[in-house]
Amino acid sequence: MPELPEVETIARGLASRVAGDVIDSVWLGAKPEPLKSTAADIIATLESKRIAQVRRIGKHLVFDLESRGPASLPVGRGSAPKARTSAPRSRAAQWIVHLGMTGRMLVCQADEPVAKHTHAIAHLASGRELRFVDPRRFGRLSVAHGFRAPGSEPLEVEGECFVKLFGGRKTPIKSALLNQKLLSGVGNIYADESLFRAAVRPQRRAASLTRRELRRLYRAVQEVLEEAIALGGSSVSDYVDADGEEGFFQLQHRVYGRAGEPCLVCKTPIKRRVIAGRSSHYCPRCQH
DNA sequence: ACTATGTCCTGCGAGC
DNA sequence: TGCTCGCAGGACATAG
Repeated sequence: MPELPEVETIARGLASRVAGDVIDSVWLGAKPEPLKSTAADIIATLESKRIAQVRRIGKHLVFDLESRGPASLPVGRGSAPKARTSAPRSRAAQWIVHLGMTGRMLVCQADEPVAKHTHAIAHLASGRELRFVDPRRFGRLSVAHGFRAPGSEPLEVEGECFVKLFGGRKTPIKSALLNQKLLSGVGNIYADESLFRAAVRPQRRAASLTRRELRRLYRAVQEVLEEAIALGGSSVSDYVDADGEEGFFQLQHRVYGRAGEPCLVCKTPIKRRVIAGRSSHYCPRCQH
């Protein structure tokens, strides 16, 4: 379901609501569990940890965890850890959540009924619960230290770096935009919207884009993502953020989901065709 | 190494 | 009303 702007919105909502709270215990649903780490690893890593912060990396939600209370500070005598003197302090544990297509992370009161397809519940010291709900089971839970997205952050990457990422690739530019190892965070909606703003057809081979076109695409991606974040993401079907609020960027979509409707610029009907197994929308007149 | 394709799931709306 | 079909915002494994 969510791409970068939706995950950013959800992360901010979660941060404002559960940062500072403590995970008392964790329940994981029956198999097949949507886990990348082992269940034991997740439970051991989460339990009794304070949620220091919630943020977004790529399309992932990241809960930065910290051990609770001063009791966990190392005591500087006795058998001090030897060796590894140059090694940095072990990085703090993190809970990593990928929402897949239909995943949600809800903040609920403990007495609220548990929704169908709830696969994990973190019981919080405040009496509330973080519930992971995901009908299609494409979402994944894991734990990590120093998590990094496989590709560059679209809103942070330098223009020249962006150009290098896509230059020379034979795959359609649409596929390249969706490749998380290149850019992390762009999904189907924002790929289509960015390509429209850059006036580039999605089926074009990435290598065929001129430097000028790549720079235009770079700007378009950043503008589209920034605007979408400002509007709380796109609510298509039933997406809502952590507070149950819908986003409004779907009202700004110029091509996504508008097959057959007139282009907002030139009135030519928007085309839909499948590229890399994903529906793609573009204006055959405005995009070259 | 890069690229194209199939597959994992459930739910929804369209059409009959 | 109820059935089938196609489609869905993602990411991987696999094969070429």
